[in-house]
Amino acid sequence: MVLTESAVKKRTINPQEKINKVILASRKLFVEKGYGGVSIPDIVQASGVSTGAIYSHFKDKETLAKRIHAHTVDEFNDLLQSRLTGEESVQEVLKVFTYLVCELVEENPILMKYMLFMQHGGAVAGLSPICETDPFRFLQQHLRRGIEEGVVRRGQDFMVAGLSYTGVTLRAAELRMDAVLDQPLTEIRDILAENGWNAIKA
Amino acid sequence: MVLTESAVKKRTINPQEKINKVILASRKLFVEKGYGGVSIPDIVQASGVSTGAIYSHFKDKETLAKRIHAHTVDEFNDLLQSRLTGEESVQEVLKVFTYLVCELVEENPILMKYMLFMQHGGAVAGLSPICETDPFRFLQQHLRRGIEEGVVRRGQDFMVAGLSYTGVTLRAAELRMDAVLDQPLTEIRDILAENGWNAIKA
DNA sequence: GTCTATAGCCCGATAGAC
DNA sequence: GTCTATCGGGCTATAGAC
Repeated sequence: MVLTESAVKKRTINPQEKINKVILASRKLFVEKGYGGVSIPDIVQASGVSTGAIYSHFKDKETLAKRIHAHTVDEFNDLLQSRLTGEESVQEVLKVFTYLVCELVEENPILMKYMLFMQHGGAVAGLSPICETDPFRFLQQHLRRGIEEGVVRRGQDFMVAGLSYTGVTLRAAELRMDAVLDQPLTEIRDILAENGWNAIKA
Repeated sequence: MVLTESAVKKRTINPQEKINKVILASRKLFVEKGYGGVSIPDIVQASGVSTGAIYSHFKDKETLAKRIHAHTVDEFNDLLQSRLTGEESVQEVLKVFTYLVCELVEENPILMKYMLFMQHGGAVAGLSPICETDPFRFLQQHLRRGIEEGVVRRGQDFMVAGLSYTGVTLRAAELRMDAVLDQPLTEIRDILAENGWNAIKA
């Protein structure tokens, strides 16, 4: 294949673009086939980036997996924070979370599948559990506030309250992505938010 | 190594015992390292059964995975059914489910991890999602009855009611098995059952 | 930085003795 | 049925030209 000079230049001056391509292509493959089921040649083919280029940016396959993990958690957290002003009630914050998850399931299922399923493949050691990352810690702090304010039922740890609320939304996401639910989650997001809130409200 | 005649005999006349050893050892490894991260030599070492014997009972690695899947779903379903008389109210059936999950998380975490996490590795195609297996269909039928009887809130599909209840319990199980919760689930099973029921009750 | 080519290793599955 | 030994293949990671 013959490349124009500018095309060559473009590829040369923008390594970040390649890194992103590799991360996105690998994430898709990891979600579809599992970490151990994806080879470097698979990633080369799916991303259009050569073996050599991949190894020049990522020490090894495991390092690549860790970068994907960090990238994905950041992406989810940025989306969540961008929808919040900081003025919401506890119930409103939780509803924003549910709405976000419902929309992502339909619009960016790879991202959501990664968030829900990848950690548990057990293939890569040392990944922090999703539920210990910023977005989930953030929700937990709001639940703690809710218990203090008395709007969330007392007698339960704020961790338990958090998992009870998010369990409803996240289980719906799981079932939708396993194609067990044929209704888009965007159509039942209010029911999910209501059920979750009923689970924990005072 | 020298084997006594009886030891040789024992191994020869009981192939089923070897099959079970392979299934249990493989399930543990699959849960810990992911399907693609486990090699046949790994299974040979963990089970004490030789390569040849494994291939004489299982066509290939994928067939082994499917047998593990069926074995595990049956095991869970048997445990659930053995705790039910058929006379329970909808709420009582759900509570039995929650109690069973909470106990299994503490007593047989490999079984529970498999139920919750393995399907989503994506490594083996053609496994029926756990939520479409007998024990979960069984719960759904009870929820349908609950809606008809008016004890479960109307305006929601029975699938949504089912996922809302089980979401609370199963998310607790996930977090406990990821070592995010340090309290045994057996100590909070009543809170989980209560939260789940509050999520869906009329 | 990026490419191709390949070294070196380990895997899944089989063959053949017992 | 069960064993050990091994084949062919595909893997991760590197080497060396550009």
